[in-house]
Amino acid sequence: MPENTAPESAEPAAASAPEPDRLTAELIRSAALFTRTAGRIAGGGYSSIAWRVLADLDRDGAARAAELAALQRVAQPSMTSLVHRLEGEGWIARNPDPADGRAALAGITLAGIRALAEFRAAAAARFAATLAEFSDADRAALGRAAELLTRLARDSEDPRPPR
Amino acid sequence: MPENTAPESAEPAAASAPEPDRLTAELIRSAALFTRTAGRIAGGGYSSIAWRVLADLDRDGAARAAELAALQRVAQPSMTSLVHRLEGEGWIARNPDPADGRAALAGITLAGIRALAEFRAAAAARFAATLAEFSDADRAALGRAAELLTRLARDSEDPRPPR
DNA sequence: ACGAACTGCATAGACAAGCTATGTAAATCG
DNA sequence: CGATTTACATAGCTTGTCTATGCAGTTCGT
Repeated sequence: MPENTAPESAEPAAASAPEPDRLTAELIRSAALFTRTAGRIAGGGYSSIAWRVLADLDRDGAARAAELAALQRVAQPSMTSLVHRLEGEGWIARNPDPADGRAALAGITLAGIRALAEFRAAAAARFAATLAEFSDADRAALGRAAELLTRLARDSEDPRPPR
Repeated sequence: MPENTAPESAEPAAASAPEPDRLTAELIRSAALFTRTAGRIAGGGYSSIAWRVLADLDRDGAARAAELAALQRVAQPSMTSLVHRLEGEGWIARNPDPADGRAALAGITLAGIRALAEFRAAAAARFAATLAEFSDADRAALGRAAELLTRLARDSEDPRPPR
């Protein structure tokens, strides 16, 4: 049953953008539920933030702890402890920053790349069946939404004061 | 700078659906980051699951604890403790199910409705500025994505065995 | 060039929220 | 009417987060 009518439909009802407040509420609700579901994938007990950090390091190269903390919207000590755990797993390696003796650069290791790939495969397997039922337009909407959600998260001001 | 080209563009590059595995990875990444960001909204110390439960009760009426647990993909004891906390806040009320002496029906209270509205207003305020910069098409994509993410979460099988 | 102020990470301690395993009381079934 | 099943509660543990604070390395002003 094709439930994707052409966007040129005379009726802008459900397919058009809802009012912003309701849209925000629905986004929070659906994103949180989806995140919870995804978090229950195998993953060896690690929560999603570990995979996000590994993905960032894989995509953008080595980074410093404070930088990762800001990117992931967690406090610096939280990231410190996560970085240590990941180092303990052998998934990242920390080297002193040659340009700054205080800092350490965390980079993903081969084992980390492998672990990330396994997690992604498990996640893909988990959702593949449902995803395959969606139309191309729906999958495109999801892809676009992924970009937009990232921008919403990154662009919105963190209400907490610097101190 | 309009970054939404017509879908009929000759180049299906970024606007079309990415391959499913990569799409899944990006969805998890962006949804988790967005959820984290949203979770840091005022909210009086409650994490997003509390608001999801209140939203469900507000939308669908009273429900039993096990039902809420299944909907939110948490274990039954986790929901029991959440329900107790919410009851302590005065946001939900529990009444014995007249049809089943073991069960209790949790329903949202007026105070709960008010608290939910406040949270939603805070969330909307947090993201309103960025959301306003998006095109209508992008907002529509987000609205559609919210539905699809919910379906992805609800339809995918929980890999954990019943016991 | 040297002490003050700043910066980046680490540590300590508290707490929230999840899970598994198990218990208790009500309902249902043979 | 006893055995099983069902629905919620309790116990104990683990993880992940936070704030507050400490320490070593860097930067800057005079």
